[in-house]
Amino acid sequence: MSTAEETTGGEAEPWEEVTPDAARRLLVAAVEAFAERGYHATTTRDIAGRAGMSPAALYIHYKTKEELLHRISRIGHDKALDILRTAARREGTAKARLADAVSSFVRWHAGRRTTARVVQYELDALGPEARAEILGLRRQVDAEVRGIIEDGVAAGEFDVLDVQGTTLAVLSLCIDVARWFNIDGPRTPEAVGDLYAELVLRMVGAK
Amino acid sequence: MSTAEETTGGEAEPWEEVTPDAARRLLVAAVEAFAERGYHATTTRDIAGRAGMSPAALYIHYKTKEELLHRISRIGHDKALDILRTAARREGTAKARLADAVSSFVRWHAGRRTTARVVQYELDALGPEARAEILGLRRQVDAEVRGIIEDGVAAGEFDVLDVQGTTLAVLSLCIDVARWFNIDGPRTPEAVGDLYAELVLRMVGAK
DNA sequence: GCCGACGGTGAGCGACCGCTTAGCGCAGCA
DNA sequence: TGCTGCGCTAAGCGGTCGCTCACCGTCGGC
Repeated sequence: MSTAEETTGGEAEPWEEVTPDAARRLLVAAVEAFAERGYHATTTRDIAGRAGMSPAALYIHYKTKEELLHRISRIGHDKALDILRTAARREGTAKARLADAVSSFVRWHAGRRTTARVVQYELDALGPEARAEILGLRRQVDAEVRGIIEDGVAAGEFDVLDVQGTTLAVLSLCIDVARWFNIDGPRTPEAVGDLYAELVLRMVGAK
Repeated sequence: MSTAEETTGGEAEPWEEVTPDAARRLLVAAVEAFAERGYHATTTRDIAGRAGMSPAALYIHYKTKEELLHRISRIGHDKALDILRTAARREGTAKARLADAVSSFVRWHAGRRTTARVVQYELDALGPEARAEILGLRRQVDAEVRGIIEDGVAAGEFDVLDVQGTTLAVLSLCIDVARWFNIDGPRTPEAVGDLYAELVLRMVGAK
């Protein structure tokens, strides 16, 4: 899967779009805290403390604790969708595009595990309207992967029984990396990305 | 994958081992609440209310809220391990045993989604000694699946690049069903079990 | 050199948390 | 009938939560 190395999976230092600096520090602190303990187990005092501020400082930049989660989730989903779109819209066979999409998506979930954890597992903590917005982004994520698989089936490259079910399984496999991946463990994000690309190509019966 | 229908995936009404009746009602209420909102977002008042009791009644049967989670997690892991062991120790080819293990394991995660959610996603809410106990059970779960895959490789039935990595991916795929499966959606637990068994056989290159 | 704007702090409000305790109603038994 | 044990409740304790508010230091513009 060496072609997959060309899309980075999001290694560039993120959150640069969050300004001013104090707001970004609070957001990064919130990502770490939410990923470690979960949204509901994290206190606003903990977030502010990690950012080197008093508890009240949080409310100068964010209206509520939930707005922090919403902003994190929105930016994270945008990034994940961007990674998939970049891979899906490249030139090449469906096989190459699917391998590229899976390996870069997995590299992001492993390499930026703290962010991915919050993005993928704390959706239920959002209110109804914020959750609805995020679910719209998730449908777009699903559509990108399904599109590549449909292309492969139409081109005779893939042999798939159930396109939607397989799409769901492929995404599920990639997303769950954020749950089990351990940055101190024996596997690098790149190695997991390559292995998963190979496994997914087998799942779709790539020729 | 019709042979997989023979192991049930845990359809029998569970929690029958929890007595007396009031303790079981509290535990079932806790499973529902933890699955819906997460452990930290669930209050002891909510659990007791769902069981039709006053908040204080909980502490007659359980020392703490965490003991409830521990008991749920322990019983759930025992059940999941039992399902895998039953499939792994049947007669037959590695291919048949792996298909059986995956389909019954997935049926349990889909059909008993509320329990599976708590079991698989609330591990971090346990204290150190309880978590260590549960992690021991998880290593046994991993060993059962890895055992079947190793048998298949040794018998020349499977073509696997990375046995441990593939084991991790197979388990990850099955476990994540508890996150996305919707009991009101278009798929039955049986259908997902059959699809996933087929996908996993492809992942291991079953002949 | 004074001034308003703004990012930040210390103290604390009301609510709600996990959990405890004193006591109540009732079934079983002499 | 009186006593005892037990499952359960009403009330509430100490603590922490998300969040607010009055105030402060700094810094560019005049």
